[in-house]
Amino acid sequence: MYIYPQFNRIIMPLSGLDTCVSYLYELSCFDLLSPEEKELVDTRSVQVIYKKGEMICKQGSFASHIMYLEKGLVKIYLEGNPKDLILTITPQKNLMGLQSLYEGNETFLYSISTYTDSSVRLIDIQMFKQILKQNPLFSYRILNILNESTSQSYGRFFSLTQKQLHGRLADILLCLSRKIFKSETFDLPLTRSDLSDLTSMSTESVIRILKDFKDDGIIEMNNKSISLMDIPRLDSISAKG
Amino acid sequence: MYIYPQFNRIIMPLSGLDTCVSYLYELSCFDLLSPEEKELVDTRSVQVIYKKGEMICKQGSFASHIMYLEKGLVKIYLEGNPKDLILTITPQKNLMGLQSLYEGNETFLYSISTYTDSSVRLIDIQMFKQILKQNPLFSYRILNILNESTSQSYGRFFSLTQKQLHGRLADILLCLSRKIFKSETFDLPLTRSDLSDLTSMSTESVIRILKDFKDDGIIEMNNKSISLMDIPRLDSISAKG
DNA sequence: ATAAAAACATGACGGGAATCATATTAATTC
DNA sequence: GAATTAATATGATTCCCGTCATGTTTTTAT
Repeated sequence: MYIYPQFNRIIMPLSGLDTCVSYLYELSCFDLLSPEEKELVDTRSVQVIYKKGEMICKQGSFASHIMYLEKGLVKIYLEGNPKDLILTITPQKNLMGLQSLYEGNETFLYSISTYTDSSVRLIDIQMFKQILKQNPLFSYRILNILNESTSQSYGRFFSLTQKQLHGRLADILLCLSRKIFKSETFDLPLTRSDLSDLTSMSTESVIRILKDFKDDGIIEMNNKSISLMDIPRLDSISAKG
Repeated sequence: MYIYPQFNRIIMPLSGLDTCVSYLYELSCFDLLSPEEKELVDTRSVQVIYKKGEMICKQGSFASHIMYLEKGLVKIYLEGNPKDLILTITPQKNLMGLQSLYEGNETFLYSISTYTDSSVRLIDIQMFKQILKQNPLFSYRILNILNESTSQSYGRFFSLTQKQLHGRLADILLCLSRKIFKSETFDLPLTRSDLSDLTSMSTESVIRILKDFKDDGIIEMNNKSISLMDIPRLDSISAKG
């Protein structure tokens, strides 16, 4: 007999989710390919170098390839008027454009632009689909990667819709520190305006709140350099919203 | 030589995305199973009936099964304090819980509750994973379903973060009409408070804006019954935000 | 059928955050 | 290195929208 599992333990809000803009794990997938399939990917892909600020793919255009970010830092975003909505920031060693793997509508769901000089491998999407259809373990891994990405989106979705400005900015600072730069001190390759896109607030609000944090001794800030001085406090601000 | 495709056509904001809470297609997947696999799904699944308002799965609890909504209408949502964030509304003939197919973290990313009496088939997740790993076409189909769901999420994400109240409510009304009830007149199984969860606004605002729409002749409203009288106008309100 | 509880409705008020205006500083460009 | 542009910063103002208070209607329960 089947028992529906309903555990009476306390579930914290958003358990299993975080509010970060980026991924925790760098799930690899190419190691699951056969030698022939690897060869295929090599011959049906090409490396392209993008300079800082360039667009890698344009929302709504035909998705003829999957992208693998070999090096660099990019933003994946929905274009809006007047403001874009940044879905994720992606550091190197990540696949991009997987959400365009959709029969019947092969367009990019989002645009991607570089924050820094980047190197991208463009992989033919038809060939990629072919491998998916013949290699179930590879396909399963891609499904895992997609689900991790979705999990991140949900967390961010929650942050942007349910929290107010201080909470949202705290989320981004914590994420940049933990996931992107892996240090409590880092040099921002982003402008205040980029941060405002990331947090769905005005540039002026970003500046004001960063000043609040600085005045309260939560962060230190010299131009582009940021140090998180009181991470527990930031976590608390993030949790309270 | 590889030419990076950069078409100089005008891309409308959010091309390829819509802002709906639900799915356009009812992608089937079980037809891709072999007779033995179908048999396996039958023996390793169970049908459960839920009454209106009951919870089908709880965010953060162990995901021991994938769910297939045979009949009914449910909401899939992130639990928050004080307000939940509804990710999608799902009508019958849809798989739910696919986002929990993630090695190493088998918990539900979200909670699911019913709006109406519903019938759900609970499918053992280990068996489901096994089939994914051995049947690449099935696996590819699931990947398609996940990507359609993600595409929906993005549109909704955009709506809730970039639009203001009137635009958000227009989005929901259009979606209910087009995707859920497939009619310009329908009886809402949702309360104003449900609508406020769906649009991330206060219940009072929902009531006020519905009244605005009624006063402007955009909708007609008698208690639970709603008729969309001027859909072009609603589309325009949705587009302007 | 009557009581109790939800759901619906409306107005007043206040606050969070965007917008606008205007400096000031830093980064590019020629 | 001067000039131009972009980025950062700050204050004043406006307004969208949530909260609170209160009342009415509908639904549910006994």
